[in-house]
Amino acid sequence: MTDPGPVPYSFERTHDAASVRDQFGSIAQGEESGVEVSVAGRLMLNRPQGKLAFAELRDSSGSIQLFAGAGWTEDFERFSRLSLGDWVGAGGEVVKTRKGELSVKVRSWALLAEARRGFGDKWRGVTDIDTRSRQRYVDLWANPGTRRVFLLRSRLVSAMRRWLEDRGFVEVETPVFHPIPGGATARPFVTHHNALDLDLYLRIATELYLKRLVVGGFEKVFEIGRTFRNEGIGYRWNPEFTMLEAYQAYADYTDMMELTESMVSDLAVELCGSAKLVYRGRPLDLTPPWPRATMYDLIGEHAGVGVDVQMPVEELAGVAAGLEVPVEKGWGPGKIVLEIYEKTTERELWGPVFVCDYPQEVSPLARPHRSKPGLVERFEPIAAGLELGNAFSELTDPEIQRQVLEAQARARSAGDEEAMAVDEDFLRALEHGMPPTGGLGIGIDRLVMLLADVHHIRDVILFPTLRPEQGDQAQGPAPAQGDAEGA
RNA sequence: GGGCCGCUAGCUCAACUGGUAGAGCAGGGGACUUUUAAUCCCAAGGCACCGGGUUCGAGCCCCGGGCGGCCCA
Repeated sequence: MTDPGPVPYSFERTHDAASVRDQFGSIAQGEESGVEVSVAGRLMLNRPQGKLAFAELRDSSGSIQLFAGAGWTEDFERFSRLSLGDWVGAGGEVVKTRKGELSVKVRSWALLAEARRGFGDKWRGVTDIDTRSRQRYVDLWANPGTRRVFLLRSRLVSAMRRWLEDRGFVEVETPVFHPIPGGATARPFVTHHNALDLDLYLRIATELYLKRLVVGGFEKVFEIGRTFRNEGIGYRWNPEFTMLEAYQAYADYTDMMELTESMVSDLAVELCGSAKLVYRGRPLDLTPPWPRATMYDLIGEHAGVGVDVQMPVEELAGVAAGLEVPVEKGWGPGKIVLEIYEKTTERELWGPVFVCDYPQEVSPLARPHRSKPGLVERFEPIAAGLELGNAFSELTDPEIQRQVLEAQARARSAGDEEAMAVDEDFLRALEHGMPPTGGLGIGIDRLVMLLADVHHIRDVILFPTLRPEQGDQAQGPAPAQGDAEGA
């Protein structure tokens, strides 16, 4: 391309593509509106044709055609040489061409930015999933569906906030750096604060801080925030993800089920127009109430075996072996049952369904079930086979909580990196008195997948975690002196 | 971690049983006063992911490594 010359510092536009269509869409073929507008955006097509040129200009609202001609467009020669991807501002009268395409008949125009790299195949765009994830700025232009997904995500978070606020929930922000990782069983990321000379963990959950706030008198509280887990990457997992956690005083887990099903279905109606969705070509009806089933009944139904948390470990291990579910030494009955559930039953579920009543052993922060010994009042909502979240009647008794956490800490020092540690300040908070409380966590990324009918989590995260490209210079800052290699 | 598949021009993809690299689009030059993936003509474009090996000869076969995808534990 020839020297584009200096680019203006600003451009004043009067209309975006959508408002031009709204205002002038009804004029007749070949008609001239007599109204001048100015528009700006990226050229997605340019068809120079001798003394005329037709270009498609796209902005965040949509597309509009630019109609240029040697007789009325300044610097027409240069206009007809504009490339796909160039940013252009143009002013002129709104007309509809003889072929019926609403257009801005370009009188004056300015190149706002030159695209020095191509935008890929005009028809097929860029399909390589790795390129699309790494270079989202390309993906967003080349694949219109991408923009729709992320707009949906934005609206979802906004609508969820409004939904909760309308019901009296207060949004808060709690620390991302945790001196003691807690609130979930997961491996944390570790970092270091130099001035305090202190190792800190990126949060794996917001739970323990939000519960402190319930103790402090926030009766309905929530946080929507980034959470970090140092685990594998897959179609449902990204190392950093966004989670809603909500806590409601005086409520139990059945209240949280009602909250979950009404919130999710209301959001589906607001964002998708219906609670009856299709995911992977399969219908999914989110209309409340959602069925509720215990984990044990579901295992009986899908694995064809009767299990019970009261059964002796050896017997459960035998059942697991019969189902080819590997069991590790040291697992208690609860862990074995959970493993059987995850390996044989979870994947069979479509939902929506609330899977209820988990073993106490694998639920260190949930309150013991009011009538079923060995179990806790906990559920996971499953929809389209995706585990959307986790919720319970919260354990509020400081003595029981201390015993459970100390058992966790023993497992942790025995090498279980996912086990919890004892958080003395959290226990101190409980000792000040925590009312009965229902708690809920919902994975926002998975909810977006569900509503957008997207099947991989990296496609609902703008910049998912990826291995850096080879020769990538953006590998982070050089280590402080004396660090890294050598030594 | 295991299995399978892929990596060829800026993008999307080809090439018989191993014979020395091809198209569309984009980009460059030219024609064209109503295009809609415009059309037509011309020219250009490649360290085939990297490194070894087999062979007269490797995009293709073998080994190692890298990155990615899908499936499984």
